[in-house]
Amino acid sequence: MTKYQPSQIEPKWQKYWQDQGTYNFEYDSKKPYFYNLVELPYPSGDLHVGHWFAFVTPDVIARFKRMTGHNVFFTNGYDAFGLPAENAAIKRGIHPKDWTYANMESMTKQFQTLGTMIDWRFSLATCDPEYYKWNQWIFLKLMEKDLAYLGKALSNWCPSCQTVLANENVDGGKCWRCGSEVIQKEVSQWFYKITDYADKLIWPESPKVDWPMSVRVGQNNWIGKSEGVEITFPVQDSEHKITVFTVYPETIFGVTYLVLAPESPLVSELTTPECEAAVTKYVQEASKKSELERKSLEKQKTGCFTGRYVINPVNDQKVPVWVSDYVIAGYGTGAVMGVPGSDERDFSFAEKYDLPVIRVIGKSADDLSEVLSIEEALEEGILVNSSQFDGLKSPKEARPRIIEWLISQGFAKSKIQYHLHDWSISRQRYWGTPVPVIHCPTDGLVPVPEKDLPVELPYDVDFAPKGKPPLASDEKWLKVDCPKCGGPAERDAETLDTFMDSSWYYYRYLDPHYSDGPFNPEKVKQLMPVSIYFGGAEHTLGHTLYARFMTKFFKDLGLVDLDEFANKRVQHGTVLGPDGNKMSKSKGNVINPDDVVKEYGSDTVRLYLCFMMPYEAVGPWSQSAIAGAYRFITRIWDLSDNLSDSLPDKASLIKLNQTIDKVTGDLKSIKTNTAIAALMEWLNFLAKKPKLTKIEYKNLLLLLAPFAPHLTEQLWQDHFDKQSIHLQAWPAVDQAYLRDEEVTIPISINGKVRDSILVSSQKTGDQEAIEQLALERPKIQAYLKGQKPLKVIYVSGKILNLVIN
RNA sequence: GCCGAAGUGAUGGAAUGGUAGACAUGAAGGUCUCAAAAACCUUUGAUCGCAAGGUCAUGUGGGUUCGACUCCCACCUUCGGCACCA
Repeated sequence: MTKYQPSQIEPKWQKYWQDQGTYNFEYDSKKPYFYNLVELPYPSGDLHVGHWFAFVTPDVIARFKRMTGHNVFFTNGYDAFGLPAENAAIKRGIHPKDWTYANMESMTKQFQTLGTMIDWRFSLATCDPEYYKWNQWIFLKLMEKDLAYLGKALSNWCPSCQTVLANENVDGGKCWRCGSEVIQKEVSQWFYKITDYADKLIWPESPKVDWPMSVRVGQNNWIGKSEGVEITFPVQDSEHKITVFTVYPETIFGVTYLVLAPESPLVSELTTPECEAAVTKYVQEASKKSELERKSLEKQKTGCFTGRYVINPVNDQKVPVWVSDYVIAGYGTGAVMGVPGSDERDFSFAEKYDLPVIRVIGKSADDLSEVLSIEEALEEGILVNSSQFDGLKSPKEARPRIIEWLISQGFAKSKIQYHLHDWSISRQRYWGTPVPVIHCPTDGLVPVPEKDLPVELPYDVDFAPKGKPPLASDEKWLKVDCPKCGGPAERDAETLDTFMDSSWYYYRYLDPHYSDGPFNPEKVKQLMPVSIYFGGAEHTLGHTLYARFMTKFFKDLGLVDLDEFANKRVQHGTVLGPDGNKMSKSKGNVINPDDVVKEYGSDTVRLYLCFMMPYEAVGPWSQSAIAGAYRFITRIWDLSDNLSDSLPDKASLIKLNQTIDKVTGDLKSIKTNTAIAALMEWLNFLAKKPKLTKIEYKNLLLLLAPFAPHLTEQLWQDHFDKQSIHLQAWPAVDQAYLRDEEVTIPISINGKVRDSILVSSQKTGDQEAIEQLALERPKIQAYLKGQKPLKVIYVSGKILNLVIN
């Protein structure tokens, strides 16, 4: 008997598959296509078992699909632009490009030791000019359709470094490099008008594609369509007006104050001289808080009176105007009406600043004085204190009536508001796709002509921020002739968000060197949509929404004929360190796959990763549990010494077919952990027998092949066939051998199991006979004490329940 | 705060209305060995009992049902996301 030594067989088969082209994908429509896609990883350089966890299950599914007769397309690339490369450059003086390419090379090598069927011939890196040329092309198309524009938005700004900071580089409100206090500053940047697609991006109740409910609900909430009205309040002693958005216009008579966002331009215009000092101070303080902080500090709302009043148009009441950071400038009009009688947040604000509270929704028509609690008020009630609208049911009757009236009086107009805002697409960074726009003093914004694409990223630039984007430091690159007038002009020095890169790469995969467009439409017709898109739950709101947007835009351009890019979305969890914490270098709990592979071989690592928990779960790596996976594999290996040519007996055939059935079903629903448990159970059954038949062993290897490709290839070619096991067909279930010959039927009394009987599986449908058998049992008789059961419930083949008093 | 997901033995987990704890890890005992490791065998939710057997048990509290980890209501805790990390 030879000993199982993965280090000897694994590299050998990896080379064999490579040489034979075992996993080479060919466009050939004889079999149905299956496009297996995993989110392309960022080449951070520290590939850890988490990456493997994300990729192993998709690889198992890809192999399973292949064996069940599909032509599977499975490749992988790199999301290679981004901040970490630039951080490394700033911290350690390595050029982002060199750092990124070195990481991609080492990660690809590590990936290959995993033994996946990824066809690397279709790989791509988003930092390759051949790729980002088409990023720029898409940008120009969006610009052409008025869907890309230069606007303004608040960003983290370090006053000392004179640069915009990513959220990640803001550490407790301080700049990660110099420690200065970070403020919110309005900077100009490019946007995509994703809001034009808001309605198209809303998921219908029952979509045609299979995406998790959590994603659909999450995205719909994120898009946050709400229908309401904009109400205009004239400012007292001023020409100004303040417009607020509300979905609860029926509470208009309960307005006791108005709030402006600190960033609203109206703040400085309206604040009276006596309040100016306090308001200015307040606005400054607010600029130090992030949006999330502002939304979080629910209990400690702060604000400042501007000294100004508006007139509530419905009743001519004087209403004070406040500034508070719980109002966000970017949402709605940047101003809200305060209705403390019907909104908890407004109520706590009013309480704190001693503002009046008017209840406008009461409990019943008989007693208009009795008001509802705030939570109940917006659900259902009767309008009170609302002039001619008193007594109307709220919101059903009151809302439409009040809206109609407000509009007819010219106080308001109806408005659909989205929570989603336009996609900020440009970054003041170096390592990204240059924005293909030229700023000309005479012609303004001039798109770079298509023939001049790509606008290549220059290599030698100064990354140290000094008030302008790094690219602006390369004068030679920056200065160009305007394509329109030929006069002196400058390139846009910003780069595109990396979410742009990752929003359409799966089209490019299909023919990554295609040169007549961003992707090859013929191949897209054949392979798209993606069959399963595997990826992280953290992309629910960002990446997958952007990718859907891109597909809808391509459809409008006539480039594709798809509504959604992926038929199915599966989200994976995370592998934590052995200590239960997130793996991180600083905690020293990172498991490097190279080390585990050296000790156990990659088949064991693959098997363990598939077995440890469901794909969607989050859980710790266990150094001892992986030994169990290794034990399982060596037991399979050792069994090969004891094979017989005889035929399996009936009980063995039943177990064999039940296992095929279970593993097949589990793989169809992507439950690798229970599929492996079924294989282990079968192995425990087989190990008890003196001899193992070849038929059983053959099927065992086939079922195990997706999980442990190297081991099964070795054993297959040693014992059965010189053609690769990965080119074999998946075992079929023989329905004749699925049911056990005898089944145990539990007997319960009042729902508690007290006994059980063994029945031939033919007879499970015969309730009378089973009931008879059950009543004959002495244990059951003891419970019945001679009485007849009040009621008998029999679930065929499952349980017999007797109800007694 | 808002949105989403999850809470089951010592541990990872299984069971989506029908015998809770499959499978694995760990632990305890045993076989083999001069010894150890490996391997193999047995036991392993708690509790009462000599045993037969009983009682309790799936985050907490209620409810629906002949029967609830599973469905409904309320609450608690943990995790993920919240727009410049990818």
